[in-house]
Amino acid sequence: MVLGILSRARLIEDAEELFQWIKLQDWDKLRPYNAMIAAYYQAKRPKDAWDVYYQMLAEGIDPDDVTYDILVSGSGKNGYPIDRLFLEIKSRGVALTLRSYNVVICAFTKEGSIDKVEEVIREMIRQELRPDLFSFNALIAAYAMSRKPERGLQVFSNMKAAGVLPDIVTYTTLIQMFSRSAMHKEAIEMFEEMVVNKCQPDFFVYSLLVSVYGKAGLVADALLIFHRLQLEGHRPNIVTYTSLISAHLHKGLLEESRKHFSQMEAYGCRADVHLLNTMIDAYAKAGMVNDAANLLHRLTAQGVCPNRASYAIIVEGFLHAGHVDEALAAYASMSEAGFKDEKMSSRISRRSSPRR
DNA sequence: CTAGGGTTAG
Repeated sequence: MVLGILSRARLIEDAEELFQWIKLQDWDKLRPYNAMIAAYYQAKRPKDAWDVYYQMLAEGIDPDDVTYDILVSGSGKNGYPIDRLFLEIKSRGVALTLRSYNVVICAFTKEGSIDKVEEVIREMIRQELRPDLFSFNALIAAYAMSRKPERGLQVFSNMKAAGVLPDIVTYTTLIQMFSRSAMHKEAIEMFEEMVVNKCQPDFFVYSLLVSVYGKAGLVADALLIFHRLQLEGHRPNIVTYTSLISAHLHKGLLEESRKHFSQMEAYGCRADVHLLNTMIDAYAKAGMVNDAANLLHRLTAQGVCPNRASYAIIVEGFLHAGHVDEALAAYASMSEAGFKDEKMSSRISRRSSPRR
């Protein structure tokens, strides 16, 4: 238990030290090993997690279903495929619990393998395990991810028919599903259905709604939700501000978006690369490539780490405006930052030395 | 000790 507390508090070194001490004790080591594997995943150190797992096998400690749940969910969260792991678990003859199946479903959802998600659900039903709220929510998330809102909606009615009550996560996932497929009207209607069903919106839902109204072009409503979120005692964070600023940018309200950006900074909320890209993309599309480049410089100086897209937007923006020299300069900073792109480079040079 | 939801662009 203490290992878990230390790892959640991001005190991985203390957790390691405690684990070394526990290993010297004459105790049952299964739970400490499980906790240490989980701790390394929490610390985003999947290799160390696997080392502990192999150590555990070498010590003759039998992993249980929880061990494998931790390995599966940790692998999924760290972007590793879980196919082989899932097969290995089954070949080891570990009895899979409902939770184990749900962990596997979530991991497959994260990697976007909708076919595998469906297959695992069929398999769990064959094992006479009834899909529960978690299973249904994960399945809806899988359809949301693969942009199949009709299928997601079908699952929603199946779950209600199966007597599983939707919760706030179900509604959040459905609203996000519609939003991703640009079905703004349906997203808003789902929010209304959620309220009618006495599901009190929380910070996540409000944050999502700011984005939904923004994408629907309803900036006033986005702002209204933003204020409601604050009125109900939540603190807007970088995600909320990104949605709000993006809502204004979509409508060409550049001055307003700048105002919210300064307000955000005054509020002590630091910009990140998502917001940077959102803003420079809007500036570039409005033909304000210089403003975009200035913002990139300013935020980089503040410690925001631009990615490939940040530079690519600027280079493309200058190219589009016919400013080849600026495009060249921007490409130079892009490769300096370690993002080389041969195709882009040759496209710029073709423009700078036109064929006779 | 283990499972779910929010942001940009494309």
